[in-house]
Amino acid sequence: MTEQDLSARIAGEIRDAIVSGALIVDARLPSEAELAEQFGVSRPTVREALKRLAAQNLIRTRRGATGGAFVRRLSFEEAQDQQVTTATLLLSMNAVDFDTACEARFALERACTALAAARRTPGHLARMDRELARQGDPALSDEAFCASDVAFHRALVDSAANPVLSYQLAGAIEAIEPLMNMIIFTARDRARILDLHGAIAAALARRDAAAMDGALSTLERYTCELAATVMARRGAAPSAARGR
Amino acid sequence: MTEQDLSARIAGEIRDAIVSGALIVDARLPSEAELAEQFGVSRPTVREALKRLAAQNLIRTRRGATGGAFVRRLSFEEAQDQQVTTATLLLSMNAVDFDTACEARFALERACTALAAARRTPGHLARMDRELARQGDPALSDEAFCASDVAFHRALVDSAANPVLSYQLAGAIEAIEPLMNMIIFTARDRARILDLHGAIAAALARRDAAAMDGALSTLERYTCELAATVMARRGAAPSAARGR
DNA sequence: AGACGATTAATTGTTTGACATTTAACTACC
DNA sequence: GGTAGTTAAATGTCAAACAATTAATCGTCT
Repeated sequence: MTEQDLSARIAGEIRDAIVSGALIVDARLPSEAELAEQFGVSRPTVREALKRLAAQNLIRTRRGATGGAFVRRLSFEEAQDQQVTTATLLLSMNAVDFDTACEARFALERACTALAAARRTPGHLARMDRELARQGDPALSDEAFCASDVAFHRALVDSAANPVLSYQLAGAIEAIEPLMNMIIFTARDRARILDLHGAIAAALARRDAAAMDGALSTLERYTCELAATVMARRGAAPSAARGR
Repeated sequence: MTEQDLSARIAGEIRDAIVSGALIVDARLPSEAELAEQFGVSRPTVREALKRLAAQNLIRTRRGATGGAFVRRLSFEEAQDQQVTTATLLLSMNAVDFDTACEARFALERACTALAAARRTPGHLARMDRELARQGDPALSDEAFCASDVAFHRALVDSAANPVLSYQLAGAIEAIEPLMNMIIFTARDRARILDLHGAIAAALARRDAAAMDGALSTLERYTCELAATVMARRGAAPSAARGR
């Protein structure tokens, strides 16, 4: 671990300063020239370090007279985006078993049902109803159906009214959904899924967390069955196996 | 969004190629000189782009004759580390309400109980017992007690035997734990926590998911009470409020 | 013929120096 | 006093070179 290049070491030092609180949000870092002198390296090397930090959304840079690199407030939205791409790559690169991914996704989603039942607002129910209506439209393309599926489940999670939960679940739902849809694209029975979604929404409307859990579990089982069917039809190729 | 610098655009193009699968794991990217020519930019600019990707663990570079930049397999462990630092920053920079963070953490942990009860092995129970023994030692420092607390809960999550769940929960547990400990450090009653941990472990041993849920909920309530007490003692300062 | 050592080529790591671009503040003029 | 031009500071980009590392190649010696 000690053999990382200069830009990585410098980026690490600055990152530690941010994480430890020595550099607070909106604090301005020294200019590139000053950093270069402080660390005893050239400006391109400092720039590589700053780009590393920028890639992690830890700093932003502004040009001009009062420009420079500033510690950035990491927003929930950005963190979610990071989470989604990371989780997506993690699944696609590690040949994660479909059942494993599916199991995790629904287990996490069920973690929201109690809070969702207690706190859902008419707005959340409306969001879900809107997606239900879209999903019932036979003219909807497969891609759009998938997108609506994601939107439906995210509305469910958001109805728990806990931004930390929403952030965490974003990775679980968005990252696994494409994998799921790639696999069961052709075989899926929209009517069946729509039924279950309807049951979930109805249970949420009457604040019945147990019924939501049940419907989600049924949906999980159905999804896994579908995947198994598709997999069997494709031969013995094991799920998303790829690489190495 | 269109006004990003060259290195960001180039990094984005390469990242898309990786995410879309055009560049698979272990594939070698063109050399820096070739990339510079392809994109019509200078080598330093290409290098900045590559450092951005390296910061996200998307590529690794090797020097020497057969060197170059290679698409890297994102491991669960690295992804977890990323998750933990991101989640930690997210909470500290956004003044997340303690109750909100705590609620999310325990909700997610309860999502693991059913699977954990079904699949826990003697190895998991032993890990948890080891931590229980440490937590019972009055000579243990506060920092070590916190670390043991994290280890205990991670063992619980791992007993669900689902790597995707473990990955997701790592962020929730590790990121929130420091925040929690900073706040309730002085006030915490170790005997009470040890009791609850013991109840959780015992319930897991007899595969009683409902009892685990109950004990976790009790622990959640106790934690929130503690935080409220500490907060009240400190005056009306609202939780981890900081920044902006 | 085979093993071993030196050479070579390819590639990333780092430096220096320069120029372009952007932005805010300052200054001078009207 | 306001406005336009100037200036200074900072990041963005480029060019050319050298250092360091690594594997393959070539040559020599046994």
